[in-house]
Amino acid sequence: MQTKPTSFDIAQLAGVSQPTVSRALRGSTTVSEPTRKRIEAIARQLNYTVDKNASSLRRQTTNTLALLFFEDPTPDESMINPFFLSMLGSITRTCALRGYDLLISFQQMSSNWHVDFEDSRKADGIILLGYGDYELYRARLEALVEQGTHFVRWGFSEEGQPGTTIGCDNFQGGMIAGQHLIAQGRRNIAFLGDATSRYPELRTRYEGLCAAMEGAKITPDQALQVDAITTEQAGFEATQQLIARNVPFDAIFAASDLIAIGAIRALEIHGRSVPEDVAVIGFDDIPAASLAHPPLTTVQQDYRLAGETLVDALLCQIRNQSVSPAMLPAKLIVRKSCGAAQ
Amino acid sequence: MQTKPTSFDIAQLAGVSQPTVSRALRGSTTVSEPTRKRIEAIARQLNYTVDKNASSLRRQTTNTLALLFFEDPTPDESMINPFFLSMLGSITRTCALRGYDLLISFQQMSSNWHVDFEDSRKADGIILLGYGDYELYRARLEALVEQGTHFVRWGFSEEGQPGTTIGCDNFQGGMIAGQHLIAQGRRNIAFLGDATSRYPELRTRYEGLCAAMEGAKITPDQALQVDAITTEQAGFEATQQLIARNVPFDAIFAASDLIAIGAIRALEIHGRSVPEDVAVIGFDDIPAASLAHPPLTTVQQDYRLAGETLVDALLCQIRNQSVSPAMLPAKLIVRKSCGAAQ
DNA sequence: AAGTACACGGCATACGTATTCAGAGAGAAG
DNA sequence: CTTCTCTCTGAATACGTATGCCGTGTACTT
Repeated sequence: MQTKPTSFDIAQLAGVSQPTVSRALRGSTTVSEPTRKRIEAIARQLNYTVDKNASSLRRQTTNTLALLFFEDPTPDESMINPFFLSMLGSITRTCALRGYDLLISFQQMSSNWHVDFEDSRKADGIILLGYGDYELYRARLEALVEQGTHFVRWGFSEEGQPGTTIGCDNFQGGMIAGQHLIAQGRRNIAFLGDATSRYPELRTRYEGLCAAMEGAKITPDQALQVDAITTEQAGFEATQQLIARNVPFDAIFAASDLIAIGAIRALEIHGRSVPEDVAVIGFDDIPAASLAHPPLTTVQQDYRLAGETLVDALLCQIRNQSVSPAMLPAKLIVRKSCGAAQ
Repeated sequence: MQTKPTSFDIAQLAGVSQPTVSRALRGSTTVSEPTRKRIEAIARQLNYTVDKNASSLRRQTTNTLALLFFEDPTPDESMINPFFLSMLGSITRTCALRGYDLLISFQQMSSNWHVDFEDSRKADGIILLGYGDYELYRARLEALVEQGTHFVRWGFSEEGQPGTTIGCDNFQGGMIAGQHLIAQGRRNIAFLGDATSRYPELRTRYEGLCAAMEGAKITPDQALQVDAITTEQAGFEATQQLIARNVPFDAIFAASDLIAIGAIRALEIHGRSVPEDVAVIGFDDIPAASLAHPPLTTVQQDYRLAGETLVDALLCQIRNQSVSPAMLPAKLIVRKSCGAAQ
């Protein structure tokens, strides 16, 4: 086996022309049954596979999607938000089912988006994944739209926003978390997570919480909100800040599980027990949530559905079908950290 | 911007021929300085990017690597072993640094390895990642070698094994875990993990443990070894089996962190405290290890170095340079679950 | 028996780039 | 002024596949 067999080789062996081989193997109906069988047999025997480069070049389509993670720089650059990592499995799987290959790449938000997979014809479309400073990359999204690039984004969905966005219902998620805490008798609920417009998803979770509180005639207190990006370290530090403010609180709603886990660590150090002194609820339901101590009550995003929805939305777009943004439901997973009887 | 600019378009605008454009943009020295500048300017202005398909077709090389995960079927098919997930970050990053794109795909061990990326010219080489029944896929590795496919594998490294394997020094890892437990005064050390030849990596960890015990004049007891694949559930069940055997033990060395976490859960249910009654050490140092309760002492595999080594080894192979298998050192991370003073 | 329809498959070509080969022009050496 | 060398660029072509168009031969219609 020196050189890879081509459709010409098969054609010669089968006594037909190269185009016929192509037609036969792609399942065109204009090739007679016996001819096709013969060609298929020879192809199998030669271990023939279509050269994807040639095929893509000819068809101007690659059967490949690209997945782009982007994140705020983290101390360890190879760390990825576990929630997105979970989604990765689902995305890969869906791609495989739909017959697409998947290219993946990590981008620092700050770097230039050099890699434009679709532009260089390595992919038919792009999936964007990552929290991150929204303002920073809105311009880039608009550039993508202008270039006619097919892409979908996971995140916060808003009127007049460039491109198609699939996201979880952050407002509802924040609300059920809040309602649950209130039902446990908590009144002074702190929120850890960026509430500025730079992270609209986190902000929306906060708004959901506030809505729940207002529904129970509780006025949200600005002093109980601390900015934090979605890392454990940020959660730890935010909690220390919160404690230092000396405003009483009996519950924490963290904008992500990582933040929540960091918060629990800080609370422990300061001698506040979870859930007795402070009930804690996270967001995402990453694998580590159930391993935390105490096991973390959290708002679950359905990453399987999410991955599937993203891929399918992108495929629709590639086929020039219209796609509407989708909002997936969030679901409360009750464990021990919120103090509810289970 | 309707249609993607080609090197012909640029040639026309620059008043040169297409080959000159190609030469200029690829940095050939045979293009005069002013001509090159002019071409580069026009290319930038037109937002030109090389068509990777055409380029790959012409050059017969793709500048792309493929990453293949394969695993034993798990209940949730989109779950991935966290250790490999950590490695993913490092692999992606290294690929990016080396100027390669990365294709990724998950394979059930049981399925046919349909996707042969290199065969279909979508990748220049393949990285194989996953524990799994070694016997099952040895034949496939041999097929890959025979086809002349470039690939590297993470795992157990053995004489006369098909292909290049990079792995961690499992024997040493098992040994330092054993020595540490013995130094804590533990004598009856159980091992959770498959010790058959189907999972040579896990087996080697066990052999390391045995060597440590024998070094301390302790005879390993077969009754204290229970087979388990690397999932939490398997660890949980294996521990229940172990307890049911009614043979006293004061330490567990688990072949992976997931197994260890499952074991801790089982021990807790049976009223044995960790580390007082039973010291536990895991393997891998997955992110969840430090979050476990108590935080898990474990043998760390350096996933950053691992990913880098894998990619570089593969690139060497692609360039037809000789590559020798490598064995990376393992390192003990002491946390609370082993009962050592920290 | 002649004409029509259709099934099958070949010919030519396009996709966009990279490389080999050869040739043009300029300058230098004689 | 000729010849040689060297630098730069263009013409031609290959990479392997997919598809539009057209020709051939068979079956079927009337």
